Amino acid sequence: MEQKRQRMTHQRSVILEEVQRCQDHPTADEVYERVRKRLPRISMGTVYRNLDVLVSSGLIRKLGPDFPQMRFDGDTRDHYHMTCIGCGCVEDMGIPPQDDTVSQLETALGKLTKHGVFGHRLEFFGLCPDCREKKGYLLEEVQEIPSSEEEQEHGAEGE
Amino acid sequence: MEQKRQRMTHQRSVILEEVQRCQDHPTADEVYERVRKRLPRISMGTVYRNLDVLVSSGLIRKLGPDFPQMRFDGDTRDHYHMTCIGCGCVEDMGIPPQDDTVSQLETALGKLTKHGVFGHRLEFFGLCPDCREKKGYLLEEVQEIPSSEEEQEHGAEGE
DNA sequence: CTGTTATCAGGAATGGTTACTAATAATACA
DNA sequence: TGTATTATTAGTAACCATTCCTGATAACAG
Repeated sequence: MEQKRQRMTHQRSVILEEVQRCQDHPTADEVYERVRKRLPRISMGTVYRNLDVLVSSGLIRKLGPDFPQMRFDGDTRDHYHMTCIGCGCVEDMGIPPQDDTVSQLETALGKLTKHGVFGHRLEFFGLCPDCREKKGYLLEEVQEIPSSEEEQEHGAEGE
Repeated sequence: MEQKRQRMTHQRSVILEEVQRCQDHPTADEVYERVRKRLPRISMGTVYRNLDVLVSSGLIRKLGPDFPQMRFDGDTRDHYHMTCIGCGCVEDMGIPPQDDTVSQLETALGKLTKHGVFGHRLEFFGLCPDCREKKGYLLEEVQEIPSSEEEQEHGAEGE
């Protein structure tokens, strides 16, 4: 099994640049839109393929899908994210990672169970400044977070 | 506001029973398979709809998709999960939640940033006993997973 | 019982992501 | 430099989890 040598194509480098450039955490779709301004003929498949390649070479990161779409991050340094349950955007939290607390927990888990634990993911949920302002938002409903939009006929009127 | 009165249909209660019964964390698909043994004519749409209903009434929980499919949990008590990067299964970690550490962090984030933070999700990644045994597994491949915090040392070639 | 209507089965539609293919272009090296 | 090799591309079709739509069914209130 020899690994195939990667080529740095124009498309690939443009995709990388665009992901690294943006402050937000774009979906593949958004990357496509940005890249398309520079390479109008690029195809969605190319974007997906290259995002994967870039992720596995460690040049960008992949953020798990809390809202249905996958998101990517050009900043590969460890940092916390918060997903806004209002609009689904993902923002960086401006405080350095205090991995020690969770890492201790991780280690504890590794010892206490028969599983091999060697990684974790910690994400926060809340409201971005925008959503927070726009509406007081029903803080009641918030508890449901786990990863889906409860925008149903649940209860949007006055209580 | 008034919510529409829910009916406890046969299908719904069977679905609930099956989710509560199983120790693992079934995907909608798996729930469908189980339920189908008792209700051969049930449809996938019904399963999805009812899982959603049960989630929003708090009778079961929804686990975010780390592997592409959504998973559900009949045990609504707080507890940790580990997703196996080998086979994608999700298992409970047998240690009680020590939320205080992370909650402190959550509070800190709420104060330090202009975001409203009121929830978090902490998941672990590793290998289930099965996968651990079957193969030493190529620990290299670990980096392919969503985005863990540890294990990110190695750089270039993926595959 | 009976009427209202939430829920159902079945199937079609959606939307994000992957897979396939012939054509193209990035590298190795002659 | 030119040429061969082959990773990568654009375009498009397929995929698959999930959601939506419809007329029919059945839960529950009265």
